[in-house]
Amino acid sequence: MDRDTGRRLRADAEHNTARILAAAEEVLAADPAASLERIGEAAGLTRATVHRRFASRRALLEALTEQLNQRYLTALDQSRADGAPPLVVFRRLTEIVFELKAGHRFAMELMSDEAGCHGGLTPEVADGLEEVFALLREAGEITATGADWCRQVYLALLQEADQLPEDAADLVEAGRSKAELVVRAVVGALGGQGSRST
Amino acid sequence: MDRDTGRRLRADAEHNTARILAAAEEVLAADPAASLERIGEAAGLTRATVHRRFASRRALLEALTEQLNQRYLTALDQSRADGAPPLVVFRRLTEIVFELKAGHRFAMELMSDEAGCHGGLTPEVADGLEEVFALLREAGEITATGADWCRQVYLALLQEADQLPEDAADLVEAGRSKAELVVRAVVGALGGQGSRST
DNA sequence: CTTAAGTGATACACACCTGTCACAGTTAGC
DNA sequence: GCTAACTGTGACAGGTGTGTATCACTTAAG
Repeated sequence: MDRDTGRRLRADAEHNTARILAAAEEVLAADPAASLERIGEAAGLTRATVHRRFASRRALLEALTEQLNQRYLTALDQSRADGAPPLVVFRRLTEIVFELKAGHRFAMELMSDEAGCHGGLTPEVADGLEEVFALLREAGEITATGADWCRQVYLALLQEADQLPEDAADLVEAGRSKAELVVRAVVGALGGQGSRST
Repeated sequence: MDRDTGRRLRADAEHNTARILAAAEEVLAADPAASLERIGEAAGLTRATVHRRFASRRALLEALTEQLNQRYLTALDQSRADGAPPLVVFRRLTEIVFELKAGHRFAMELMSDEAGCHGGLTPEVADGLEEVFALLREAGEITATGADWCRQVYLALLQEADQLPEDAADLVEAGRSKAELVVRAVVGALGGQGSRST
């Protein structure tokens, strides 16, 4: 994750790398083409320092996606900890993802041309998501079979809900959280596959 | 739409502006930060010519969004021509949008900070979309009330379906078109608002 | 306290994109 | 065919982001 992988970092330095990653997360979410200058500024540091921690812009993005993938992995583990019903697992997962406010896609799409076209997600994360969808499928909550379609729909609706203002009609009306809104929308989107015949 | 608004253009020149817009549509869909050089190259023209037709990059993007909004408007008119059932109207609209393969969002999001935060869409287009959703709502097909949420979900799923490979499981399995997939997914996503209680 | 590590400030080279211009060659339109 | 319009080529200036390096200063860690 850091430029000098061999030696150990001083405490403040390691703290700053975290600040840079956090700042990059926030700034790049608003503007994916933001300069390292602006990222450093948001982190309260200089551009030079950003370059000391991350050799190149590319390296920073890689570290960022790695961090996000790690968060997704732990979120998957936490939500599947006990043998809860699939829909509960799915709701938990969504809540956790919203809590870590990852600005979800931004960086992933930046690196999407990198790895195996899973939308920037590590294969492990993609597989973990697919397992959750498989649970929902077995429980009869959804009927869509394509792993790619399920994943993309989920990520897309996560992003849209995230950008939704807090006072949106669909939220205040029923007093629901964004996570619940996303859960219902995703289940609905992936669930009505064979019901009607229009 | 063109640099010199006062005089009429020669036939080939006008033809080239269309090529530039088409090329921009395609190239910017793949890379929103693509240079005018690459856009011109994709159009079989030089960067200088691009600048002759469009005074600045900004002007090109504005013309592009204007063109897309115009297409959306005509698509809305066509789909609502006769008094067809709401679900049929919605399906028609989606099919038309897919046919003109607009690479839907790309440019809209680029200009989204411009106008009134409707995701790059003209107020007229946003209103037209909302009318379609109102029809679906009255017919009991959907229950979501937020215009923003409905629109964003629709646009997001349009984009995801567009990027879906032709041989995706959810498509070949039932022999359905992408348009039908989107229609069902959107109706499902916006329709299950008050049914269950997790 | 002392040392090594980290940072800020500054400067530099490099590359890319934008916008404009001038000039020569080509093409549409009458 | 003639003329005006259009394009290609090449060049230029200005701006911005990247990556590197140096020096003085501050701070964590032993």
